[in-house]
Amino acid sequence: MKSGIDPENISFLLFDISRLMRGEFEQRVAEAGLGVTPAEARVLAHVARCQPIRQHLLADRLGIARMSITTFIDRLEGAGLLERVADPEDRRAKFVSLTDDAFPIMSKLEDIGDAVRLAARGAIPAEEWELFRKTALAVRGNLAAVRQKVKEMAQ
Amino acid sequence: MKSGIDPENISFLLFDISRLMRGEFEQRVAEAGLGVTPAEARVLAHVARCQPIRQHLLADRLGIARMSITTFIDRLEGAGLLERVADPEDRRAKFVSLTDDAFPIMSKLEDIGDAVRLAARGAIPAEEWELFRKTALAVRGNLAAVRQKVKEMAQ
DNA sequence: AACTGATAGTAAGTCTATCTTACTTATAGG
DNA sequence: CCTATAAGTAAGATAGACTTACTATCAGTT
Repeated sequence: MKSGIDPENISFLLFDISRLMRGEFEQRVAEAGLGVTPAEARVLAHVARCQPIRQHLLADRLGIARMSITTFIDRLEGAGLLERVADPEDRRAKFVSLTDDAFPIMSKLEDIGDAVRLAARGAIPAEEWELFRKTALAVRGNLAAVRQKVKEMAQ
Repeated sequence: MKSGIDPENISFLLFDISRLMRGEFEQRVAEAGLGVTPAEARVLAHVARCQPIRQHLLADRLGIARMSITTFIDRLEGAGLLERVADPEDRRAKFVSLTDDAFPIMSKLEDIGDAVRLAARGAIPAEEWELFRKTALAVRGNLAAVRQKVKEMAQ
């Protein structure tokens, strides 16, 4: 009986939560007729914060590979929510920013995101919820640091 | 400026953590030469708990669709870690259980999982960590309940 | 016994979110 | 001016799901 990986350990739990949240979000987005996935919304949210921003900096911020950001931007540009503008000072580089069409959609996405988080929170008291978020932030920091270390070793 | 989806909100945070944990796990598993993904490990962990178990009950337990469990079991059976046994009392049904070969691999997977969780935890104190897990459990319960409600409505 | 409806599992095909490897073009520093 | 590095992309792969439609079987009702 000692081969017991705990099927309710924190890794699986967080994996489940992420999947369930994503499912909820996607379903509501589909019902509302907006064609944006959670990961795309995440990209939009970061662009909204830092625009205009170069693609590779955006990728770093999101913690994904450059090629992955290219794909996201392709889709979002195709949907008319983002635009690429050449950087006049470096002809290799491009700036990414939101189009005017993005704003109303983002506002609806925000509402949906709020609703999903409300459902996730349920009856959890404010204090515990805030601590949950704070711990999650620390955990992400820990994992990002580990990955960074491995990357540096590789060089 | 009011189109601000918070790019550090709890949804995105949990999404990031899940992705980073998965990446860490996969890399270590690859280095160790075991060919098992985190989601497959999750299936194995549940089978270890409830074996022998019918496929659709396993799917319910994992919170995934029946077709998805079929695919996982196909792969794990192909790798020699699981086996399907016909249920003599219901010729439609099959029981799933671990093979003997699965146990040594699961023990290595357990070690890797522990190491990843240790990295994720970093210097977070035991009390806070335990509360984090407890809250995560409640959150998953909330989200599962919402989904269950929607499913019942659909009938 | 025969009909009808539900259930267990699967085949086929689709989708998102990633990755890696290899390439093009451009810049920047000796 | 050469070389190393950087920004972005093309191509292809992978995991982890989903849906819809099908087959085989079971169980309850005429």
